[in-house]
Amino acid sequence: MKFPKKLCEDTVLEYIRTKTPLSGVPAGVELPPNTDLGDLAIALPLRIAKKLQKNPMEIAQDLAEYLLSNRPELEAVEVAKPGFLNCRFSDRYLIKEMLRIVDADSLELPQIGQDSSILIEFVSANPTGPLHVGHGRGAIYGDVLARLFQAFGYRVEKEYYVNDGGSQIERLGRSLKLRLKEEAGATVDFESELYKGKYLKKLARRPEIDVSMSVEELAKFSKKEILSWIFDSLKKSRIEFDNTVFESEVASRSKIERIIEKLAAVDLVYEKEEALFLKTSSLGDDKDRVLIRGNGEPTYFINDLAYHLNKFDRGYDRMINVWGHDHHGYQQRLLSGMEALGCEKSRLEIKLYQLVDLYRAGEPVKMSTRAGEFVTLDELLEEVGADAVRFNFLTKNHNSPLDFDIDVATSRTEENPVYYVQYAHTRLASILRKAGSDFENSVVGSELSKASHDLVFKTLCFPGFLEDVLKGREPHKITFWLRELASKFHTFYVEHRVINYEDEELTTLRLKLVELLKLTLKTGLNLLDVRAPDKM
RNA sequence: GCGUCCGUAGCUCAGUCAGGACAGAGCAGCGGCCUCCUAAGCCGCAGGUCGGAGGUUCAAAUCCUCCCGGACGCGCCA
Repeated sequence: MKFPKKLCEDTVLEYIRTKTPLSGVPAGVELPPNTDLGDLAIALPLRIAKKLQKNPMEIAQDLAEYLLSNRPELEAVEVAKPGFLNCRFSDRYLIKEMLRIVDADSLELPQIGQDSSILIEFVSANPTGPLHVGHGRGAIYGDVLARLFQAFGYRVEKEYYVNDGGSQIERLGRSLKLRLKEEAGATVDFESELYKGKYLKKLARRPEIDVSMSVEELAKFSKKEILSWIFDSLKKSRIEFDNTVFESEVASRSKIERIIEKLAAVDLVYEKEEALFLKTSSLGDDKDRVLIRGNGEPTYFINDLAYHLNKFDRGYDRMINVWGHDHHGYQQRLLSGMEALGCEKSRLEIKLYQLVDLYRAGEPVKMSTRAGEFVTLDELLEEVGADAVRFNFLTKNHNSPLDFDIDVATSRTEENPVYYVQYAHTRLASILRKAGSDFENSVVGSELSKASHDLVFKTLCFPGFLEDVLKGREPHKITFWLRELASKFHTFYVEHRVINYEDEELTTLRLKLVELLKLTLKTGLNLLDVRAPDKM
């Protein structure tokens, strides 16, 4: 099935191809500023008038006639100054599509990803402390992105990369040891590099460990415990992973050596001041980067190269990394490194999300894992609930910093936009419950009111809209779209009574619309993994 | 200093990638609406030099240049 906008675009492109000498011109089909003008607007004549040396109004007139005779789904195409076209679809077409979708009980998203596999790596927070709200934002973004790809037929794997190498784990062990000493009555002094969070105090009281254990043993213990906290928090956010990959396994000594050999073979490494460098500056990075430190220890960077080489070797068509914006300076380094290893770097895509600035009663809360002063994702989930957290983290573009005032989020839960959309779904369910199976008239030749026409048209555009959302990796647009549809429905609900035993044909038609709207809201909420309740 | 992102209504933000018809929501404010499918809702009013200045264009919030403000990054940390 083709969506309304796609139908129009195809015909406009056909017109360009057959009736003009131009090529490579986008169709310019868009939504009009308001629905009184029509269902779709076309600005093409204004864009090509100069190239064709013609009056835009003349082109518009010609294109309008072409559209009307080649697109039977269109009922009217009007020309407007200074050269716009406004298209209106016929009620017959909209009703036919509506009935088809309602009968199938599915929006039938095109399975454009059927032959592609995709790996989405996200969260990947270090196992040195519980997840905070900032992690939550990346988690929801990655998860919904994965769900979107799945809905379009892609084979998707969700992956968590555990940075359990390097000095941070050793510091974690030392931090826990200090807390144990403290428990035993000693006065302790924390270096600035150590983790001072209260979660380690909690851990220090666990019976399995005691102060005599080595830093290494304590590190292993706390890493395992904290990781299970993290996966618990994610589960409460309705997020589960297909793969968990450990840095300690994927970046073993032998694998590191193999990477160095590979890079040396293409003459991209050199030694300087006892350290081994990669010539990333010749591949687009600002400067060369250290692979092996002067003390012989591998850097995080070379371990990451090993991990990503492992990813590439697994043969996915596309790999997406979701990172916090504080890593943006690291992007080029990784991409240059992968290029040095001969990987096709266009298969790897890095999406950054801006961090969350937390406020409490208008006052900024400084978050730092080491200082241990932060609000955990668990606390937020506890106070606000998974539906509201998931929905709200997607009400802003991932490129924009998110200001999150805890007091606002917790004290005004009724005003949360997620309830607005859920309530629309509830009202729809309530109407269907009430109507039962009393109305079974034929509606094929019916006419739609303006409000119904607009509602059907908008929902028919949803699959195409989702495809755009997927291509742009911008799942936050779904929450805006759902809010818009809910708003249009709430208005419709107040102005039109659906169930009316005096006019069964009209009632049947409106019930079909109700079914269509309910299915659409449910599909959208499912993509976000937010509940679509029948009762509230 | 260099780099990335952000700057749109009192507040939080869509819209910027693919330039088009009077710049849109939500919240907060003010005023209305429940004998009727859930008022967690609806309707109306008010609120804007789209950070600033130039430029390109028939047309700029959108593209280009410069400037101002904010966040983040620029380790042999991860």
